Amino acid sequence: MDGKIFEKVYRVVKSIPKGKVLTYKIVAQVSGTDPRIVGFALHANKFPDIIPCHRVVKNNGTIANGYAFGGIKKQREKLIKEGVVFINLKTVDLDYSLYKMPFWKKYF
DNA sequence: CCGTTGACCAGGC
DNA sequence: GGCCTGGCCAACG
Repeated sequence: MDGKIFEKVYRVVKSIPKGKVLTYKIVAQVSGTDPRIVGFALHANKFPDIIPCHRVVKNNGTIANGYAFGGIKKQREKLIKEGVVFINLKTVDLDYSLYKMPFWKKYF
């Protein structure tokens, strides 16, 4: 059931529903690696269409600074359009918009 | 087999 | 709030 850790990361990120976000830390925990590796994986991601990397934010809810597909502004626009709630310009309201993973731990 | 490099995090100042 | 530090671990040369 898998070769690379990147694959796992991508699978987790793909499972984030529209209007919700996950943090690098949580993605890391679920896919069994370190937050740093998640950043690595998403950086290497050349397929923003199939992997919604804009739905991954930092642990405190702020937008990561290296979003390469249109910049932070674009990323925020996308999230807002999807229904994600912000408490200020660059911080997502995690109490409201964090994806609470239900039972998928058994899948990864 | 090293050393370096990160879209990170937590803690300290 | 900002800046620095050490820790983390996979990929790459």
